[in-house]
Amino acid sequence: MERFTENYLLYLLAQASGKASAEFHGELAAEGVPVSTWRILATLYPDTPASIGELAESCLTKQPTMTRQVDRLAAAGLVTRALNADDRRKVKVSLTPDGRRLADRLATMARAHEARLLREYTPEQAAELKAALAGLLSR
Amino acid sequence: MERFTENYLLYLLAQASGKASAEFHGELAAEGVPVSTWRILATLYPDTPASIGELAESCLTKQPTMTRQVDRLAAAGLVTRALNADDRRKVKVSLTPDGRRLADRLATMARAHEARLLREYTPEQAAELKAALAGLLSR
DNA sequence: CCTGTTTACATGATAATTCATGTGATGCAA
DNA sequence: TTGCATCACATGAATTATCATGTAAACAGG
Repeated sequence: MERFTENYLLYLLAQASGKASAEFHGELAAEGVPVSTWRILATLYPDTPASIGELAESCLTKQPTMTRQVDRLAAAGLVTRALNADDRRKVKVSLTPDGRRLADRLATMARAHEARLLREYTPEQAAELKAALAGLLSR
Repeated sequence: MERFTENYLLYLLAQASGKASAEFHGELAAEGVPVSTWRILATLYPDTPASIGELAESCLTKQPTMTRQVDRLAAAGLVTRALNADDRRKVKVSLTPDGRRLADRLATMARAHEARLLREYTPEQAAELKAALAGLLSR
Protein backbone atom coordinates (compact mmCIF):
# COMPACT_ATOMS: atom_id res chain seq x y z
CA MET A 1 0.00 0.00 0.00
CA GLU A 2 1.46 3.34 -1.00
CA ARG A 3 1.78 6.26 1.32
CA PHE A 4 -1.22 8.54 1.43
CA THR A 5 0.94 11.64 1.11
CA GLU A 6 2.69 10.52 -2.09
CA ASN A 7 -0.22 11.61 -4.23
CA TYR A 8 -1.76 14.31 -2.04
CA LEU A 9 -1.65 17.77 -3.56
CA LEU A 10 -1.28 19.74 -0.34
CA TYR A 11 1.62 17.54 0.71
CA LEU A 12 3.37 17.90 -2.63
CA LEU A 13 2.89 21.66 -2.52
CA ALA A 14 4.22 21.91 1.02
CA GLN A 15 7.21 19.70 0.29
CA ALA A 16 8.09 21.44 -2.97
CA SER A 17 7.77 24.82 -1.32
CA GLY A 18 9.63 23.80 1.81
CA LYS A 19 12.48 22.01 0.10
CA ALA A 20 13.02 24.59 -2.62
CA SER A 21 12.84 27.43 -0.12
CA ALA A 22 15.23 25.70 2.27
CA GLU A 23 17.91 25.79 -0.43
CA PHE A 24 17.63 29.53 -0.82
CA HIS A 25 17.33 30.04 2.92
CA GLY A 26 20.75 28.45 3.17
CA GLU A 27 22.10 31.18 0.89
CA LEU A 28 20.38 33.80 3.04
CA ALA A 29 21.90 32.34 6.19
CA ALA A 30 25.34 32.62 4.59
CA GLU A 31 24.62 36.35 4.20
CA GLY A 32 23.40 36.60 7.77
CA VAL A 33 19.88 37.50 6.66
CA PRO A 34 16.90 35.92 8.49
CA VAL A 35 14.19 34.44 6.31
CA SER A 36 11.58 36.74 7.83
CA THR A 37 13.64 39.76 6.79
CA TRP A 38 13.93 38.54 3.21
CA ARG A 39 10.20 37.89 2.94
CA ILE A 40 9.34 41.41 4.05
CA LEU A 41 11.94 43.04 1.80
CA ALA A 42 10.81 40.95 -1.17
CA THR A 43 7.21 42.00 -0.65
CA LEU A 44 8.10 45.69 -0.55
CA TYR A 45 10.54 45.40 -3.45
CA PRO A 46 11.11 47.24 -5.69
CA ASP A 47 8.79 49.98 -4.49
CA THR A 48 5.42 48.81 -3.24
CA PRO A 49 4.67 49.92 0.34
CA ALA A 50 2.31 47.68 2.30
CA SER A 51 0.36 47.65 5.55
CA ILE A 52 1.13 45.34 8.45
CA GLY A 53 -1.82 43.16 7.49
CA GLU A 54 -0.77 42.90 3.85
CA LEU A 55 2.76 42.00 4.88
CA ALA A 56 1.45 39.32 7.23
CA GLU A 57 -0.58 37.75 4.45
CA SER A 58 2.28 37.95 1.98
CA CYS A 59 4.70 36.38 4.45
CA LEU A 60 2.27 33.70 5.64
CA THR A 61 2.40 34.78 9.25
CA LYS A 62 -0.02 36.33 11.74
CA GLN A 63 -0.47 40.02 12.35
CA PRO A 64 1.10 40.18 15.84
CA THR A 65 4.19 38.43 14.50
CA MET A 66 4.46 40.91 11.66
CA THR A 67 4.11 43.89 13.97
CA ARG A 68 7.18 42.69 15.83
CA GLN A 69 9.16 41.81 12.72
CA VAL A 70 8.53 45.25 11.24
CA ASP A 71 9.65 46.79 14.53
CA ARG A 72 12.89 44.89 14.19
CA LEU A 73 13.47 45.89 10.55
CA ALA A 74 12.65 49.51 11.33
CA ALA A 75 15.15 49.47 14.19
CA ALA A 76 17.72 48.06 11.75
CA GLY A 77 17.02 50.93 9.37
CA LEU A 78 15.74 48.77 6.52
CA VAL A 79 12.13 49.95 6.50
CA THR A 80 10.15 52.95 7.70
CA ARG A 81 6.78 53.04 9.42
CA ALA A 82 4.51 55.88 8.33
CA LEU A 83 0.88 56.63 9.06
CA ASN A 84 -1.47 56.07 6.16
CA ALA A 85 -3.15 59.36 5.29
CA ASP A 86 -6.31 57.74 3.90
CA ASP A 87 -6.94 55.41 6.81
CA ARG A 88 -5.16 56.30 9.98
CA ARG A 89 -5.63 52.82 11.39
CA LYS A 90 -3.16 51.49 8.85
CA VAL A 91 0.60 51.60 8.94
CA LYS A 92 2.46 52.21 5.69
CA VAL A 93 5.69 50.23 5.62
CA SER A 94 8.25 51.19 2.96
CA LEU A 95 11.84 50.36 2.10
CA THR A 96 14.58 52.76 3.12
CA PRO A 97 17.51 53.30 0.71
CA ASP A 98 19.50 50.81 2.81
CA GLY A 99 16.61 48.37 2.65
CA ARG A 100 16.33 48.73 -1.11
CA ARG A 101 20.05 48.16 -1.57
CA LEU A 102 19.89 44.95 0.45
CA ALA A 103 16.70 43.85 -1.34
CA ASP A 104 18.42 44.49 -4.67
CA ARG A 105 21.25 42.20 -3.80
CA LEU A 106 19.03 39.45 -2.38
CA ALA A 107 16.60 39.63 -5.30
CA THR A 108 19.48 39.06 -7.69
CA MET A 109 20.48 35.99 -5.70
CA ALA A 110 16.86 34.84 -5.70
CA ARG A 111 16.56 35.10 -9.48
CA ALA A 112 19.79 33.17 -9.91
CA HIS A 113 18.56 30.45 -7.59
CA GLU A 114 15.23 30.32 -9.39
CA ALA A 115 17.05 29.89 -12.70
CA ARG A 116 19.00 26.94 -11.29
CA LEU A 117 15.78 25.47 -9.93
CA LEU A 118 14.15 25.68 -13.35
CA ARG A 119 17.24 24.71 -15.36
CA GLU A 120 15.64 21.56 -16.71
CA TYR A 121 12.43 23.27 -17.72
CA THR A 122 11.73 25.08 -20.95
CA PRO A 123 10.54 28.67 -20.52
CA GLU A 124 7.07 27.49 -21.56
CA GLN A 125 7.02 24.78 -18.90
CA ALA A 126 8.20 27.21 -16.26
CA ALA A 127 5.50 29.70 -17.23
CA GLU A 128 2.91 26.92 -17.15
CA LEU A 129 3.93 25.88 -13.66
CA LYS A 130 3.75 29.45 -12.41
CA ALA A 131 0.40 29.93 -14.10
CA ALA A 132 -0.95 26.78 -12.50
CA LEU A 133 0.13 28.01 -9.07
CA ALA A 134 -1.30 31.45 -9.68
CA GLY A 135 -4.51 29.73 -10.75
CA LEU A 136 -4.74 27.84 -7.49
CA LEU A 137 -4.27 31.14 -5.68
CA SER A 138 -6.92 33.08 -7.53
CA ARG A 139 -9.53 30.36 -7.25
CA MET B 1 6.77 48.55 -11.60
CA GLU B 2 5.31 45.20 -10.70
CA ARG B 3 5.95 43.47 -7.43
CA PHE B 4 9.00 41.25 -7.40
CA THR B 5 7.08 38.43 -5.74
CA GLU B 6 4.34 38.28 -8.38
CA ASN B 7 6.46 36.24 -10.71
CA TYR B 8 8.81 34.55 -8.25
CA LEU B 9 8.46 30.77 -8.12
CA LEU B 10 9.28 30.30 -4.44
CA TYR B 11 6.72 32.93 -3.50
CA LEU B 12 4.03 31.38 -5.66
CA LEU B 13 4.77 27.95 -4.21
CA ALA B 14 4.67 29.24 -0.65
CA GLN B 15 1.46 31.18 -1.21
CA ALA B 16 -0.29 28.33 -3.01
CA SER B 17 0.76 25.89 -0.35
CA GLY B 18 -0.06 28.19 2.53
CA LYS B 19 -3.42 29.35 1.25
CA ALA B 20 -4.62 25.94 0.13
CA SER B 21 -3.47 24.32 3.35
CA ALA B 22 -5.09 27.03 5.47
CA GLU B 23 -8.46 26.05 4.06
CA PHE B 24 -8.06 22.47 5.13
CA HIS B 25 -6.57 23.47 8.45
CA GLY B 26 -9.84 25.25 9.12
CA GLU B 27 -11.64 21.94 8.68
CA LEU B 28 -9.15 20.29 11.01
CA ALA B 29 -9.69 22.98 13.63
CA ALA B 30 -13.43 22.32 13.46
CA GLU B 31 -12.62 18.72 14.38
CA GLY B 32 -10.31 19.83 17.17
CA VAL B 33 -7.26 18.33 15.46
CA PRO B 34 -3.98 20.30 15.46
CA VAL B 35 -2.23 20.58 12.12
CA SER B 36 0.88 18.92 13.51
CA THR B 37 -1.19 15.89 14.48
CA TRP B 38 -2.69 15.59 11.02
CA ARG B 39 0.71 15.81 9.33
CA ILE B 40 2.11 13.00 11.43
CA LEU B 41 -0.93 10.78 10.99
CA ALA B 42 -0.95 11.43 7.23
CA THR B 43 2.69 10.44 6.95
CA LEU B 44 2.12 7.16 8.80
CA TYR B 45 -1.13 6.43 6.97
CA PRO B 46 -2.24 3.91 5.97
CA ASP B 47 0.49 1.71 7.34
CA THR B 48 4.00 3.05 6.88
CA PRO B 49 5.94 3.40 10.15
CA ALA B 50 8.64 6.06 10.22
CA SER B 51 11.50 7.24 12.37
CA ILE B 52 11.57 10.57 14.19
CA GLY B 53 13.89 11.98 11.57
CA GLU B 54 11.74 10.84 8.66
CA LEU B 55 8.66 12.33 10.30
CA ALA B 56 10.46 15.63 10.85
CA GLU B 57 11.39 15.81 7.17
CA SER B 58 7.92 14.84 6.02
CA CYS B 59 6.30 17.42 8.30
CA LEU B 60 8.80 20.18 7.47
CA THR B 61 9.88 20.63 11.07
CA LYS B 62 13.05 20.05 13.08
CA GLN B 63 13.92 16.89 14.92
CA PRO B 64 13.57 18.23 18.48
CA THR B 65 10.11 19.51 17.63
CA MET B 66 9.13 16.15 16.24
CA THR B 67 10.38 14.28 19.31
CA ARG B 68 7.98 16.32 21.42
CA GLN B 69 5.07 16.02 19.02
CA VAL B 70 5.44 12.26 18.89
CA ASP B 71 5.53 12.24 22.70
CA ARG B 72 2.22 14.07 22.68
CA LEU B 73 0.59 11.77 20.13
CA ALA B 74 1.85 8.72 21.99
CA ALA B 75 0.38 10.05 25.23
CA ALA B 76 -2.91 10.56 23.38
CA GLY B 77 -2.80 6.93 22.26
CA LEU B 78 -2.65 7.69 18.53
CA VAL B 79 0.85 6.34 17.84
CA THR B 80 3.30 3.94 19.45
CA ARG B 81 7.03 4.31 19.89
CA ALA B 82 9.02 1.12 19.36
CA LEU B 83 12.73 0.45 19.12
CA ASN B 84 13.98 -0.34 15.66
CA ALA B 85 15.50 -3.83 15.69
CA ASP B 86 17.94 -3.12 12.86
CA ASP B 87 19.30 0.14 14.25
CA ARG B 88 18.66 0.70 17.91
CA ARG B 89 19.34 4.41 17.60
CA LYS B 90 16.14 4.80 15.64
CA VAL B 91 12.61 5.00 16.96
CA LYS B 92 9.88 3.28 14.99
CA VAL B 93 6.67 5.29 15.15
CA SER B 94 3.47 3.53 14.07
CA LEU B 95 -0.26 4.20 14.15
CA THR B 96 -2.36 2.59 16.86
CA PRO B 97 -5.86 1.34 15.92
CA ASP B 98 -7.24 4.58 17.36
CA GLY B 99 -4.73 6.57 15.34
CA ARG B 100 -5.62 4.73 12.16
CA ARG B 101 -9.33 5.31 12.71
CA LEU B 102 -8.75 9.04 13.11
CA ALA B 103 -6.39 9.12 10.13
CA ASP B 104 -9.01 7.30 8.08
CA ARG B 105 -11.58 9.95 8.80
CA LEU B 106 -9.22 12.87 8.20
CA ALA B 107 -7.83 11.37 4.99
CA THR B 108 -11.37 11.13 3.63
CA MET B 109 -11.88 14.80 4.43
CA ALA B 110 -8.55 15.61 2.82
CA ARG B 111 -9.46 13.83 -0.41
CA ALA B 112 -12.78 15.65 -0.53
CA HIS B 113 -11.06 18.97 -0.01
CA GLU B 114 -8.49 18.14 -2.68
CA ALA B 115 -11.29 17.34 -5.11
CA ARG B 116 -12.88 20.73 -4.46
CA LEU B 117 -9.52 22.39 -4.92
CA LEU B 118 -9.06 20.72 -8.29
CA ARG B 119 -12.68 20.99 -9.40
CA GLU B 120 -11.84 23.23 -12.34
CA TYR B 121 -9.00 21.04 -13.54
CA THR B 122 -9.25 18.04 -15.82
CA PRO B 123 -7.74 14.85 -14.38
CA GLU B 124 -4.88 15.28 -16.85
CA GLN B 125 -4.16 18.81 -15.70
CA ALA B 126 -4.27 17.72 -12.08
CA ALA B 127 -1.86 14.90 -12.77
CA GLU B 128 0.42 17.30 -14.65
CA LEU B 129 0.50 19.70 -11.73
CA LYS B 130 1.33 16.94 -9.29
CA ALA B 131 3.99 15.60 -11.63
CA ALA B 132 5.56 19.03 -11.95
CA LEU B 133 5.72 19.36 -8.16
CA ALA B 134 7.12 15.86 -7.76
CA GLY B 135 9.68 16.78 -10.40
CA LEU B 136 10.82 19.80 -8.42
CA LEU B 137 11.18 17.55 -5.40
CA SER B 138 13.23 14.83 -7.06
CA ARG B 139 15.57 17.27 -8.74
C1' DC C 1 39.51 -4.99 18.86
C1' DC C 2 40.26 0.19 19.81
C1' DT C 3 39.60 5.07 18.83
C1' DG C 4 37.65 8.83 16.48
C1' DT C 5 33.59 10.12 13.73
C1' DT C 6 29.06 10.17 12.45
C1' DT C 7 24.20 9.23 13.18
C1' DA C 8 19.66 9.30 15.72
C1' DC C 9 17.33 10.93 19.24
C1' DA C 10 16.43 13.44 23.88
C1' DT C 11 16.43 17.55 26.68
C1' DG C 12 17.38 22.05 29.09
C1' DA C 13 17.63 26.83 27.90
C1' DT C 14 16.28 30.27 24.71
C1' DA C 15 13.79 32.47 21.09
C1' DA C 16 9.88 32.93 18.25
C1' DT C 17 5.09 32.69 17.31
C1' DT C 18 0.40 32.89 18.50
C1' DC C 19 -3.77 33.78 21.27
C1' DA C 20 -6.54 36.88 23.71
C1' DT C 21 -7.46 41.29 24.30
C1' DG C 22 -7.12 46.36 24.32
C1' DT C 23 -7.20 50.97 21.83
C1' DG C 24 -8.23 54.06 18.46
C1' DA C 25 -10.17 54.76 13.71
C1' DT C 26 -13.81 53.89 10.39
C1' DG C 27 -18.28 52.83 8.55
C1' DC C 28 -23.11 52.19 8.72
C1' DA C 29 -27.88 52.43 10.12
C1' DA C 30 -31.49 54.71 12.52
C1' DT D 1 -25.42 63.18 14.74
C1' DT D 2 -25.39 58.99 17.75
C1' DG D 3 -24.70 54.39 18.82
C1' DC D 4 -22.93 49.94 17.44
C1' DA D 5 -20.20 46.89 14.77
C1' DT D 6 -15.96 46.25 12.39
C1' DC D 7 -11.26 47.00 11.14
C1' DA D 8 -6.14 47.66 11.77
C1' DC D 9 -2.73 47.41 14.78
C1' DA D 10 -0.24 46.87 19.47
C1' DT D 11 0.89 44.19 23.50
C1' DG D 12 1.05 41.02 27.65
C1' DA D 13 0.64 36.15 28.60
C1' DA D 14 1.05 31.64 27.13
C1' DT D 15 2.19 28.26 23.89
C1' DT D 16 5.55 26.28 20.45
C1' DA D 17 9.48 25.71 18.12
C1' DT D 18 14.41 25.95 17.81
C1' DC D 19 19.30 25.99 19.17
C1' DA D 20 22.92 23.95 21.60
C1' DT D 21 24.31 20.11 23.60
C1' DG D 22 24.41 15.44 25.64
C1' DT D 23 24.04 10.25 25.26
C1' DA D 24 24.09 6.01 23.18
C1' DA D 25 24.47 3.28 19.02
C1' DA D 26 26.61 2.31 14.59
C1' DC D 27 30.66 2.65 11.62
C1' DA D 28 35.29 3.14 9.64
C1' DG D 29 40.28 2.86 9.75
C1' DG D 30 44.42 1.39 11.67
